[in-house]
Amino acid sequence: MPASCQFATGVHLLALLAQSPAAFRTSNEIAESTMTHPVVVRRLMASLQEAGMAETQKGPGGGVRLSRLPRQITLADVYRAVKTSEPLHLPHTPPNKKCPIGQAMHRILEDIFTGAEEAMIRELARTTLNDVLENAMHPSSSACIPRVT
Amino acid sequence: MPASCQFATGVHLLALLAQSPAAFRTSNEIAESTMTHPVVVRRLMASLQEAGMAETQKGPGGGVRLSRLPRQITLADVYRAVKTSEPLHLPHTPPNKKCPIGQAMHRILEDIFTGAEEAMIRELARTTLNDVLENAMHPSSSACIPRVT
DNA sequence: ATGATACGTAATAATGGTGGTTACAAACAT
DNA sequence: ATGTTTGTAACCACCATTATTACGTATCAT
Repeated sequence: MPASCQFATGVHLLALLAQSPAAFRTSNEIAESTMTHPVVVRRLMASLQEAGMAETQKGPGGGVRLSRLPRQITLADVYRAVKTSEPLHLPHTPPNKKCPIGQAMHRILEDIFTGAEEAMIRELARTTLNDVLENAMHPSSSACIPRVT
Repeated sequence: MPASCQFATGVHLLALLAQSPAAFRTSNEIAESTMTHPVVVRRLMASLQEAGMAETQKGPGGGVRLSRLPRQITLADVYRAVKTSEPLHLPHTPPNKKCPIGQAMHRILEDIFTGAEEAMIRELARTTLNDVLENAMHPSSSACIPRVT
């Protein structure tokens, strides 16, 4: 895959944890459901933990569980916690030094990229993990995802 | 570079063309300013042309120029014209067939991705190519980019 | 007509990010 | 103590993207 799918995987992981909020699930169990590798799960969990969405317990009987209620976790939180790259990118090679347009372009595009990403985050903030879980459990109720307010 | 920088390059190209709206510029000239390859410029121009933003003229004295006024081209137009991949991605490997959450996840995430991208596009639609050019020429006037209405 | 210029595009190579995997250390329950 | 589970570094394989080459096509000047 081209860009990162960590956001998708992160939402998936959290939805699995939200099914049994009090219980610890091992990274092996979760990796089996998401068809990924336990280390990938643990890597993502490290980010989610740092953001205060999950907590881990080592040793037998341990694993991972949510540390907040599913309704208190928005997809914007997940996005920010696990994102590793920007949705829009500047070119690798810097512009020609002699071109005044090129010189200004970098700064202008960064502003635009920031605004665009913020708009995306605002949209993601409208959906909570609880909305996702409910939609997953009762898909027939509505074609659209429930949203906050 | 990880993901595509075509949007950034596309805006840059159009801004260069907007400097002299009536004149044809060659892909070599433009490639020199943007520090990329003439073929890359022509590839992008093909997309911009298809979207009705630019027109080309072969042969001596030919090249590329805008086919619309800079104020009639929004960054959302550019984004849609040159985009080759989505800002958010599903995982490569499908989820475990036995996991009901995984089965629903794909559909739910696609809805969420669509909404997020649409929000980003709405934000991009607020800036025109003319705004970008003015900001590039008079950077001191304001730190932020002028926006439509 | 002829030649020079410039776009159009297919094919290939080079680059670099991303996820998968292995390996091993650290922590914890029993 | 022992076995289980997370934490993390290191490395590998894969794949998307850009750069580059090559060649065809259209257009203009002469």
